[in-house]
Amino acid sequence: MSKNLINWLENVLLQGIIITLKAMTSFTEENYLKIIYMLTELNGGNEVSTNELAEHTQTKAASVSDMLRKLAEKNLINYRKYQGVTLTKEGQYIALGVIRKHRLWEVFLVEKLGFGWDEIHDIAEQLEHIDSKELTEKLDKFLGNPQFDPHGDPIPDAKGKMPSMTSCKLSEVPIDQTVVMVGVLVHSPAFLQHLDKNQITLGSTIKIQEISEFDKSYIVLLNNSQSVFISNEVAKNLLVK
Amino acid sequence: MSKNLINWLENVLLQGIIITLKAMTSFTEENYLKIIYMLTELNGGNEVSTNELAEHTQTKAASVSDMLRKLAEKNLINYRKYQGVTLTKEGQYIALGVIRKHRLWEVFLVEKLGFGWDEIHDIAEQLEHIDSKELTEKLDKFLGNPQFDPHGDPIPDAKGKMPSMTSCKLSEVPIDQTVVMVGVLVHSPAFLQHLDKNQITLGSTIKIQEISEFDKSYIVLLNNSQSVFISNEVAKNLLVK
DNA sequence: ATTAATTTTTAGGTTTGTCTAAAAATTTGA
DNA sequence: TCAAATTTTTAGACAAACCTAAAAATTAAT
Repeated sequence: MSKNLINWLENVLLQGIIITLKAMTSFTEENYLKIIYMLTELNGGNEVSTNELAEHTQTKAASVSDMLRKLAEKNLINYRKYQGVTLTKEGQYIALGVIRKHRLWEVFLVEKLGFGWDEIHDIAEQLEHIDSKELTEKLDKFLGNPQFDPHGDPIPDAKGKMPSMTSCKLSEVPIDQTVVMVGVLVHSPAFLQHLDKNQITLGSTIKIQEISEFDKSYIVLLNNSQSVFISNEVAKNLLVK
Repeated sequence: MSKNLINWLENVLLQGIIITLKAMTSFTEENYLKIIYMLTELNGGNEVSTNELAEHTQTKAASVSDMLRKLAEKNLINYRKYQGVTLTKEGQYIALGVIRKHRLWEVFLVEKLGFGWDEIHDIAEQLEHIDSKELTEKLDKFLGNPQFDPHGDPIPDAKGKMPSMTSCKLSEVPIDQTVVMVGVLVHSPAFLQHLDKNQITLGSTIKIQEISEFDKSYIVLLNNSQSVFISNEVAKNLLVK
């Protein structure tokens, strides 16, 4: 009971902080927070370095340093000079809000407007910064409260909670086992178009028939009907269950 | 025939210019162009003054002057110091593109997401700057190529052509005549909510029953069923056909 | 037709987010 | 372990879009 109370209080306070912060968080800052979140995930929770951020923000390390100082002042990141950064609770909340919007818009673009999954990233990068809580929630409802986006990535709920997803790389699955394709680890148009060409989409069943000893490439049975060749590079970037 | 050729050439060239300009036209510049377009319309094609623009951009006259110099350099406006501005052909094209997106998104927000017509302006102000031709055209198709937005304002087509709309103010309609509500001249939430409260919406039929000599207020028959009172202020801002 | 009032522009500054070049800290490796 | 290589930060500048204060042009009024 008292744990519930504390939880509630924490939520209320966080909301208050977030409402204040939101108004003070620019397009650019939102982007940094989003990228820090994603790189931290990739790193397994470890600090993200300045250079890593420079790469992903398409800027120079010096610019990143400036921004990190600023985000730290606003208490959105934990920052010790030369030691990389992680998000604070507030920073994470904002980042998850941006990711939520990005992924919801991606669902809209594919499901409602008929875009291909390889065409939506740049548009969603813009839409993710539209600032209207009501819009986000109505969009979510309109789309049927989807849990995953067109690439299989989980969509956080309005409170920032991610739906759980137990999956592993196809490259980690033993031979002869049948699995379902549930996501991708790389979002480049080239990779996605490659999958399209091989008719591999979310929901496809994949049974591993053969793994080459030479180059670790695969021959798999797709949807119980056709055999296709899959390079190790592809197998490492397919998420299955 | 040769006129067609010239027309085609003009279109191709304009397209070329626009594609180049688009990339160089910022969020803020787009806003100025949109506002100049709308104020010019209101003025019946006359020049828009610096002060007028300052009001509508929520900035100071000095800032407007700066921006006008810049837009003139880019050949987006016709600008003679102290004499106000109008849009060039290229400026108009960009402005109409922004207005097109604004109005299409408004249709989306009302028709698909269930927003009220009094809640959509601020959101559409953000969405109108999303930069993707494919998105705009797919959205247009998804919405069924609407000609008018939820306030009855005409939506320009992809080439910038406005659907024609013959309408007049309710305050100009003679007594006893029956007309159809097709638009509003003011978009403030207060006005729109006032109409909601009186169940006046796009498509309502209105028959003028009585005009008060004292204050020029109206009693009208709404949808052939109920009599409602309408102030002159409201009548002056309702468009009917 | 001048002066007064108003509008518009210019001049000089600020903030945000970027840059290059150079200095400082950390990491690597002989 | 300590010098070299790498990473990160600081210093100083710049462009965009805004500001205030003051100067210039236009418009209005006696």
